[in-house]
Amino acid sequence: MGRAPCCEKVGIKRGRWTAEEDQILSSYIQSNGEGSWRSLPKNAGLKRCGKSCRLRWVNYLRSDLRRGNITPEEEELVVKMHSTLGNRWSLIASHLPGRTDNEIKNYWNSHLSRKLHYIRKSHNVPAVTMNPPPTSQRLPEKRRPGRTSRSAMKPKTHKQKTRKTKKTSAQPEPDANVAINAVVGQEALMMELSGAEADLGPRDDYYYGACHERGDCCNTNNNNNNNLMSINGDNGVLSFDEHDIIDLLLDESDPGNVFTSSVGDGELSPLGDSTLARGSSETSNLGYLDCLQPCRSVESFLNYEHQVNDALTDEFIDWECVWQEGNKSNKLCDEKEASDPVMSWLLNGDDEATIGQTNCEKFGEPLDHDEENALVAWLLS
DNA sequence: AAGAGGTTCAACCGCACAGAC
DNA sequence: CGTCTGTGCGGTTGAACCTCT
Repeated sequence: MGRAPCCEKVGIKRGRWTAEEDQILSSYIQSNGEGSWRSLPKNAGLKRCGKSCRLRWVNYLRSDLRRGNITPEEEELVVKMHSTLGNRWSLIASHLPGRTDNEIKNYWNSHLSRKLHYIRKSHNVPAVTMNPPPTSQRLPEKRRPGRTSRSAMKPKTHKQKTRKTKKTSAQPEPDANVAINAVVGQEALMMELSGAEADLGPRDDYYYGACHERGDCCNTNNNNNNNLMSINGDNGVLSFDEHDIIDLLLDESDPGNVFTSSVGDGELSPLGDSTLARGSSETSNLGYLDCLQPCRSVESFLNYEHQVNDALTDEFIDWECVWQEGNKSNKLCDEKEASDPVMSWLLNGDDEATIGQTNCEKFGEPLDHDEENALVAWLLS
């Protein structure tokens, strides 16, 4: 049998809280403190579930909550942290004073994913479908010890919730709950922002390389090495290799060169020269992605919907801002030069000779609490 | 003005972990 | 050790609100 419900279902009021209930709850917590949520409703004289009381307090009644719109700075921080941490809303929110995980989560789902959807739609680009590698090769969710993130939980195969079909366009991305996929999704976004996809012509196995050194890429599995992502077959499905994404994160090239392109025989050359025309006909050479250019600022991404009418000639997000914080040394693949302690940890490998492999493997390992805190501190630095 | 459709966000749900027993 | 309880997390829902026609 399943576990007992957190509270009696009968006689429990649900739905919106009234001002009177808020007052009762606030008064009770102020005089008795937080905690003991299960017994709180009874003691306080509320006909509410303990969890509901806790949620109301945490998300609404707490005195230290910050009201008002998310500021651009907060937005940028959310994007930055989400690109690294994934849907770790509570962790993200904990570094935004006065903001709750619910608030951040809602903001992400309503604002930022909508922008992503809008961009894709405006380019008439097929939905990006993640094609994750086998589980054994998948980058695990960064996690702290203890509580397991929902995204790391087993798939819900036992009871698929019947969902009311909503007409909203703000549906979350298919795999948005995996940290690396958040990065991948943003990669796709960036591609779309760049207009690259629209210029690819018939989709037939384009490869966007990410690694700079031939043959030493982390992945040794599906597809060829050095493939960051590919568009397969007739369905226009993009598939990604997380290890190459990590390589991208660790790219030691010029920070401006976010993307590299495969120039025959697996040879890679940096892209991102802003002198390259984006979306021009010359960019449609089959198999080569020559039209990507670096983006300049997170703000420009966040303001994309205000710019979309400008024929896509504006500059977009500078993903260095998102993931190259630690790349300031421009030598992240070189452990010797990764003086930043967090980056040293990220790149930690006992055998420096195999760092190219080791760093990617370390990326996949779970974080302990200290490591995670260090990562967050580094992100915020 | 009114209805339809879209968006926001408070609240709920189920699940998993920690700790007590 | 296993079980139970308390708690926190992330995903999801749906009423309220907003915008468009």
